[in-house]
Amino acid sequence: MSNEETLLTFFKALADANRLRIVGLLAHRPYAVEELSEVLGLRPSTVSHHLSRLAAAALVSATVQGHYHLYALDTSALEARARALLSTSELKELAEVDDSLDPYDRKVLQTFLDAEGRLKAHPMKRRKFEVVLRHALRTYFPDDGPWSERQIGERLEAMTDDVASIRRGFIDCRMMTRDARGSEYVKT
Amino acid sequence: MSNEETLLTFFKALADANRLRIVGLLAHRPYAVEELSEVLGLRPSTVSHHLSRLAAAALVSATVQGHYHLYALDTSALEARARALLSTSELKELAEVDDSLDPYDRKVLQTFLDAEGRLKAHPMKRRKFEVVLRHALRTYFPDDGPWSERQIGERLEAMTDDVASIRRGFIDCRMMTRDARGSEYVKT
DNA sequence: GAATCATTTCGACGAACATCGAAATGTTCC
DNA sequence: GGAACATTTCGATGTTCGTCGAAATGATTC
Repeated sequence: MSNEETLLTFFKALADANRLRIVGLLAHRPYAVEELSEVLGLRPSTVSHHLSRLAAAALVSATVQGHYHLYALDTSALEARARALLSTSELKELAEVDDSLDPYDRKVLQTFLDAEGRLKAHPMKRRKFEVVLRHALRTYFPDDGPWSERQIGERLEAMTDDVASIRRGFIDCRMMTRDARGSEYVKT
Repeated sequence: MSNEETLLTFFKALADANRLRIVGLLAHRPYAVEELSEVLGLRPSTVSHHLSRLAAAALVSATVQGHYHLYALDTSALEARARALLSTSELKELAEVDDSLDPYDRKVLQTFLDAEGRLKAHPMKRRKFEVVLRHALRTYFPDDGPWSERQIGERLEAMTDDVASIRRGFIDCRMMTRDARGSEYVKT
């Protein structure tokens, strides 16, 4: 079971009022199924079901003693989970960010760029257009410049035929600025 | 909202795969609803629903910025919850043990004792009978003894007419023992 | 003010699940 | 081996809830 799945079963195991009460009772001492059934006002079969869910999350464990099964709380499992929540680094792993790119940016680029990295279509939404702009700037202008309008065009031809829109976007989004004479571009 | 309820809404908020992914994404940076919708492959209305559940658990908060609402993770809320799980004392509060008596014992005594503390019926189940025995010993024999069989009977008359069954139970469950001559009883 | 855009709310549908009763499994005692 | 007991499994039922599409709300721009 993956890390994400175990965390999910953990939360699902505790996402029920009666199961929370069971955990609270087991925090005091081990209980048999019938005892819990009495205290909670639930049928033994129902309690057994709840215990099996808690056991699936490794929160409780049963020891067979004569007629009954004594269920005990595994506090170490609880502490391990709690520590995982305390570190945001653990949390970040929930979103599989395998490379350095933002998941949203990656999704957008995957939609609008083909295998060769050329623009398949022009994003209508402003936010997605900005993603494309950031990608173009990062990919084709790694140096500091400045570049002439002709150089800008030559580099952008690698990704689109409509170089003017991208170049204009650079200016509009303040990713580039022109010098006083308007003939040279630099990153801001 | 009571402590138990807040803990329940907390776990319910995280007991969903997509909501866990949302938390993972928000652990990196704030997101708008539409962005989450793209990354998760869910409808904006669905994402909004998930965010409202996370907000109800005080796990996320939104700041309105122009057209969109930026949702951010409240890590302090997460840490507070995690710390609560680390201390078993917090956990024990889940089972409302207002007095010193075990919840199961209390339930059994409530069933078999009337308002004056007299036995309404004889428990058939062995475990419940033992609860009654412990209660009788604690209540009517706080001192160390020894007591004669007559004294035992006089004390037990306060709670039942069938003193012999209780006295025999004390011996069977090894809560009392007779001396060599069999005429005096002491607690074990 | 009208139009556009992001978000939320509402109503509906389907899946997951808590709960029960009955039957099955396993264990102890005679 | 059989009777008694605690627990589990199974099938059924009602509820909760995740998901969607459509409509409503709020905010921004022209």
